Amino acid sequence: MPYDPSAFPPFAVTVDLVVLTVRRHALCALAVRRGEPPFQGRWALPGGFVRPDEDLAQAAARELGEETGLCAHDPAAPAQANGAHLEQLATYGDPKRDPRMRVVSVAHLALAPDLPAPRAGGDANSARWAPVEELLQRGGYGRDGEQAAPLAFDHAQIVSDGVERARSKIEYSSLATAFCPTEFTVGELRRVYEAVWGVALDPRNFHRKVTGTPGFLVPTGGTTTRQGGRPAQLFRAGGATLLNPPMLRPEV
Amino acid sequence: MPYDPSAFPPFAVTVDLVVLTVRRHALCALAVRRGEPPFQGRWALPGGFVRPDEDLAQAAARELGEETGLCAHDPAAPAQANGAHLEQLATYGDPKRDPRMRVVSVAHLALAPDLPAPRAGGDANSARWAPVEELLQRGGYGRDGEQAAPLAFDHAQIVSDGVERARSKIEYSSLATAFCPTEFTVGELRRVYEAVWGVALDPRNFHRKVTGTPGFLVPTGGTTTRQGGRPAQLFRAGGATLLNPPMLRPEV
DNA sequence: GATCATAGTCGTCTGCCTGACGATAAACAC
DNA sequence: GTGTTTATCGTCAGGCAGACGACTATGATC
Repeated sequence: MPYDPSAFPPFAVTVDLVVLTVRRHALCALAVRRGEPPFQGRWALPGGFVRPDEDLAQAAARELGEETGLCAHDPAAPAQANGAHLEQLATYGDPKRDPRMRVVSVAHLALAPDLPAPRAGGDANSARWAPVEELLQRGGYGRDGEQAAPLAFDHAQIVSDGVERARSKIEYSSLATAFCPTEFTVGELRRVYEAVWGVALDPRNFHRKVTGTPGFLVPTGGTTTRQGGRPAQLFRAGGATLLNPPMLRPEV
Repeated sequence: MPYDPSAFPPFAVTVDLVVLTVRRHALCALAVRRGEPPFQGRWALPGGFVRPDEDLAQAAARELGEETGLCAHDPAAPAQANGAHLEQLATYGDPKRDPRMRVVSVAHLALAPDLPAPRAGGDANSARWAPVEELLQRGGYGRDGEQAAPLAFDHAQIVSDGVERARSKIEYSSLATAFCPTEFTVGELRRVYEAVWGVALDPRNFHRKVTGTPGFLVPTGGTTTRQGGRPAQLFRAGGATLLNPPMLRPEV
């Protein structure tokens, strides 16, 4: 195995982002419209080249900020001031995934609360939150009746992997709180789980479970009545990152 | 975000391998001695450049074959004929991780049964199975009394991530069987778990658990007495890849 | 050959967690 | 007030895991 750095094959390295949020009870991903070939006019994941002096995580955080205005918070820092969770997802390097040249893309997964409206260069028509169902389904129709063409490149696969990662990770970590604003109710957290997993959960058992898991939730003392009905306690995310025992999603 | 493929920054892309096995009740990783600067003479992970027409998984499988003679089996194929489990681990791209140039390394994790003896270009002194404890510990001593210098590059971090992935993945998947030969006993499987997790498990509860989990183990009908004591039933890995319920490792 | 050591396998018991679901509480709409 | 909605507390039965006793089948040792 000769290791000759002067004769390395030429690669381009990019980061692509699967930015997930929960809107109107549905798990949505950020999609941007491609302005140039290949796949011109098609929806794709936000992303771009890694700069020569940039770490992969830095590049992903920069792209996230450019596309959404969110700032990724360090996983070590529990504070979550309008910051999204950001983690590396996987790397995609099929030689033919980009018809122009050899591009290796390091995909990242971001989980964000609902608040931000998409913006990409100020052009509202070139970025949108698309329900992941719609992005992954065999040619469904978009919200505007617009035919949903498949995502560009191998981005459908990347979205699929990102969604599966998110679905599995909220089982054994407290990451579901990344979809919630700083303060939230148990009901709002439950609706996050329901949207991400696509199932209905028993509100009573869910309440018992999350309030009984040490370090998951910290009551702030306040209450709210955002959803109608009896006012609910407000909570913040606790310090725990790993849930023990985990929140297993119902089978079948 | 302009996307100009003709002006991409120059990157080299490599694959590095964390090849894990269980030898003498210890979790070991394959290490090779570097023959050239930087880090000449230091231990490192096996790996090499991704070739221009190669997928990342192909490159990893090729390197695995070159270093160990193992052939990675497709995850879809349940047969495991002297093949190791191979999966992508994570990608490391710190601008300064290689002093010579910008190298992005897509690390892969391989889990193999004990059988193979290390070989790297026929030089027995340039490859070895090192207990991961030794590779990660604060400068311990190797088996020969040789001072264990830290691994080259960021390979200690990669090994650490790979070990953690393996530890966590045998909890909820049947991957522990990848450390075993085609036919194995419940006791051998238990010793795998004990070595990977570094804990002692109750033989009776372990037996009940693994034989009771549907799809995990398939009895072959044979028995063996490899370990002394009463002969044990032989099993093969069952078709299930995800264990339900999982084998949670004891806390603390 | 009797005894011992070693490993494997089957049971039992208890506590904890979960899913199913009844009941109560506190808001809003009419 | 009545009905609706959401939140929260309680109860109960079943399942699973940890602790551990008991028995089995081999090789080693006396």
